[in-house]
Amino acid sequence: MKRHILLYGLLAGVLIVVLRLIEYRYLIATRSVEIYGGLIAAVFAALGIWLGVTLTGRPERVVVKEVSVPAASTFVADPARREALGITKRELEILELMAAGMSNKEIADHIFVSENTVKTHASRLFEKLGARRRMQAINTAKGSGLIP
Amino acid sequence: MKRHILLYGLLAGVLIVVLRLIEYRYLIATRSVEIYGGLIAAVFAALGIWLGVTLTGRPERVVVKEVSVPAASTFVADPARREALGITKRELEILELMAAGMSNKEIADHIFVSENTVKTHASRLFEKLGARRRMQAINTAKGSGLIP
DNA sequence: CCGAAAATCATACCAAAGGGTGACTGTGCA
DNA sequence: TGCACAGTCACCCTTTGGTATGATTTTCGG
Repeated sequence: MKRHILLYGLLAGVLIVVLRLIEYRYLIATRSVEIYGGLIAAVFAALGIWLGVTLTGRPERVVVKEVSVPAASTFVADPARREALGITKRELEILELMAAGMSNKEIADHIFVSENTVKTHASRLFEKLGARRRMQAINTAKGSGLIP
Repeated sequence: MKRHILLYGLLAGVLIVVLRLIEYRYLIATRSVEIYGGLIAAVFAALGIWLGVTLTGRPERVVVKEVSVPAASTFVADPARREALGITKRELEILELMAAGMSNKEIADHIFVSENTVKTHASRLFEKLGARRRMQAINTAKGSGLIP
């Protein structure tokens, strides 16, 4: 961007010089040397800049730096994916605890509800995920990016 | 590198012009306009090039391209890790099928053994992995790099 | 404020998982 | 040859998981 600004500025300068040359054409006879010199200076400065920019301008070097980006650490739960499957926040919570290897009873104690409630959530979860077992539910949930 | 060669070449040209100017100093009186013009041209061309090079010369841009290096695809089952835990090949086989979300019955049908056999393997597996449930076994196995 | 969705809980039932024990058969190694 | 070990299988029992149904309360948007 900087380059463009510079070039446009210089073009404007050249234009002004040209305009002044035309406007004060009658001065050529009396002050031809100054005008001639200025014109040459402007033209060659522009030429020099053009040369400097085009001939020495290096192509952008793209250094591909392979960075191992662990998918787990960059994981962010996005509600869109969750709601696309019609899974509620609470159900997702239970899903995560199930994925952590907790039993229904442990989950129940962890979130302060009864085991029956956990079972109900789990059942709905399996239905929505098309799974018939814990493991399948967790696998498909991972495949859908629902959990890390 | 190209830029340096160009600069040196132009400097040499300017030097030649200056030398010629000094050498043929006596011509100033008669051909002052041409010499003056040439000098201005050379100086401003050099100035332009310098401007073009220094002001618009882009620094080398390092583009960090984050390439997701999937650790899962590069996973290779190494027997050392397996034997360190005293887990047999057959047990690992069952572990993998369990991780795929298969039930004991499905695993049994898959490897052509009875469900009881699968249960026995599973029990030994849980004991060796210090797990009390399928999920825990799979989680610890993943943590140990036993399975992807 | 009202109704739908979500969350909660219970009860009953059946399937699956897991623990424990014992037994039989290859395979390989001392 | 005999022993250790992996693999196989069976039986029994308990725990956990999953389904079905019904009900109550909470929450939230129109």
